[in-house]
Amino acid sequence: MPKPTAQAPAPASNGRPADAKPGKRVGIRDVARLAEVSVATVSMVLNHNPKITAATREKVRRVMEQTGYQPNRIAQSLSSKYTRMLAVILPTVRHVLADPYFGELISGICDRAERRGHKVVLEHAKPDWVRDRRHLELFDRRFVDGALCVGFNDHHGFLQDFGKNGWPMLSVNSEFPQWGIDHVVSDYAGGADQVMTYLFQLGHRKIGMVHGAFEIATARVVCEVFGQRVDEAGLGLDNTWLEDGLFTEVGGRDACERLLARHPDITAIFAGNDKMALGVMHQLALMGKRVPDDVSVVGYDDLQHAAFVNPALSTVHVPLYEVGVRAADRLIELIRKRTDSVSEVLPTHLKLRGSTAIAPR
Amino acid sequence: MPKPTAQAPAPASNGRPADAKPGKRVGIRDVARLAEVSVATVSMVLNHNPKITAATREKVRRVMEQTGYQPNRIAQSLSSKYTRMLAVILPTVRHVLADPYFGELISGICDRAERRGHKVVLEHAKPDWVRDRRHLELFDRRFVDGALCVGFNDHHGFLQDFGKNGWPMLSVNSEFPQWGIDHVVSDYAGGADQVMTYLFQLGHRKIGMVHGAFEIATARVVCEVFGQRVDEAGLGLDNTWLEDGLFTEVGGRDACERLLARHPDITAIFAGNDKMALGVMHQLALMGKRVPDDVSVVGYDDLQHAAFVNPALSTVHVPLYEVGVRAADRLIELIRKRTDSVSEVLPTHLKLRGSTAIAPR
DNA sequence: CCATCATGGTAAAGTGTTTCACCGTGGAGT
DNA sequence: ACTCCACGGTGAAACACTTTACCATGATGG
Repeated sequence: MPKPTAQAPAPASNGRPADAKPGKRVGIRDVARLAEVSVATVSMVLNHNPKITAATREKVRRVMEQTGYQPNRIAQSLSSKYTRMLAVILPTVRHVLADPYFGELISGICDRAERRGHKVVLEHAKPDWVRDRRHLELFDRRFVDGALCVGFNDHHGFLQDFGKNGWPMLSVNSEFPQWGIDHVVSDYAGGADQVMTYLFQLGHRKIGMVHGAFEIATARVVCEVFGQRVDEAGLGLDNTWLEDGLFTEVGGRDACERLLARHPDITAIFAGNDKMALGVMHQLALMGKRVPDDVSVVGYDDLQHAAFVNPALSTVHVPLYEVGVRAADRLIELIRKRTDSVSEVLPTHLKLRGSTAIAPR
Repeated sequence: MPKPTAQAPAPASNGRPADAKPGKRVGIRDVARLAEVSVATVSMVLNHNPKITAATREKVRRVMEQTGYQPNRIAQSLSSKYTRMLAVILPTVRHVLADPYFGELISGICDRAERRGHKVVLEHAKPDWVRDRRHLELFDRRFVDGALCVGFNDHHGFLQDFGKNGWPMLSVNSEFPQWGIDHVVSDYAGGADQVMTYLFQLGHRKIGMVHGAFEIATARVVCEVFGQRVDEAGLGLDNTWLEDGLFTEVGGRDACERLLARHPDITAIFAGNDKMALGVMHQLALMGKRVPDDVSVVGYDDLQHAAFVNPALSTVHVPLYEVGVRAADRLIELIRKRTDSVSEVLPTHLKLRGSTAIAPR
């Protein structure tokens, strides 16, 4: 007796059981036939329809196991109208994915989407992509059930197209109050406020700001808080203490250079993100300024490697991963029409490291 | 006369033209009817079948324009057996996407995939994901036509499953000679060799190596080259000059500490990637060593921010973006069966910046 | 004792393409 | 004048599921 009971042959990956006609994948029909039920019943088992008795459910399940049956999700989508795919749409910044800011957000999105049975497809919103209305094609042609937009600004009017056509879309960590777009963001104002309080506590009075582009609402918010707190404190710092750093290392470096040329006595620089902060520190080193002894530097985002530069960067921790997670959750709810408007704000907090110190003198 | 000729109403996103029955998307049948041809003809126009006359092609095209018709790609996939989707499979490293190394690779993959009419879906190979054979489900259930695996090592035996089942898969920037897996990689040996030549030129004789895990073929290769060159030069450096840095900043930092404890007279450290190099520089600063005056540091990868640390990091430039591009190209060819085996190596080169200098004394 | 209803399952009609076998027409070849 | 073939196009099956309307059964209630 070579084999006791050859009841459940290890199913091959291609889903072809030992007992099916060779060369053909096992389909729902095969399962139905072997389980001696109708195709509809198998489908209902697949979809956890409560109409089915535990007994028949088990019977069908067993056949599925034995045959290694796996539903073809293309056919499922065709019938059911749901693809269980989400799009993550990114702006056209060179190698945008190489930016840990986006990476963290997308990590969160992917992890949660996976947990909730969805897959994530990546899209780059190049100018001609938008012109050809490929963003709508995504829905029209049934590629995805919903979209998450990350890193766009006020010039990206196409973001309004989704809502107009009734497609589920969410802006992630950036908001567009003027267009009433659903969003999950972090508390940029709060973070900026904490930074200012902290810098004042350290005795800084000559503070420069390297901000990101004003087309981005959150960049504006941070600057507003900066301006407001500076005014309240009566420091009398005008616009010459603000410089655009384009959200990049190079931009931050150049902004820092301009700032120092104008105000050699500056004692602290607040950068709108960590990348610019790195640029600032780089430039300070070049100009012979010590951080934090001569100049304190604060960043914003708390990217992983911010803790490993010299000196380690004090920065505002933005829960990017968590923002991604929540965005995925809300989007899926939006798709299932369990909710119809989302506007969520996650808290930020200051992360103190070595790039800040008491103001000199 | 309100409207001159209402011939081409601006098609709504939902593809419903002004003249179709409301509430129903326009399908291939509608186009066929309006163009007075058969459904098959429309399909052939869609697929650029040469059988169709220019005249009829134009006639059909015009109707498509006017109605704003867009083929439902789910139905297309169901018939044609191609989904035009590629999977990018990533290992379970915390927030792996936030790592610019992966980001660059994926950027390249996405850009090229998009250009060739494919979409990219992201997958994380968690342990239970593999156990449940979800990696095969990707193909069995017709999610994707092919897969690109990034960042895996010798413990990930599941990589063999793809080939066994005849599914198109490519390993990106890591190779598995023992399993004969198709791959597109960069020339790690060549890069390491250039580093060693350069360090010798600078007069370094006491050189430490902070390497990545030996489960990764490329890490082994780099170490082998290091060992070989060191032996050839007769420096007499044993294994105590090698430390595992786990490919992370923290790991690099700790490895550096151990290295210096053992060999306080070390004058150069070669790190297997930029992240570890940052950790090394961080630790050197903590221990009061100046870079590059006391110790030279060389990284590997040339991530974007490596140029913006202090001092700027000398490193081996790995064409990650380009590797991604080529991998996408080759995978698509594999899917279309235009080729049946791929093993491509892209060149690397040394990028000199401020973290290296003549050996002291 | 018969009408009513809840239960558990089924047959068949979508879902929107591609593809394959076939067909009518007109021109070339003999 | 007849056969043959290339050309350009058509009708219908196939793809692999979900869903809806419907049906048999047995329990329940008046």
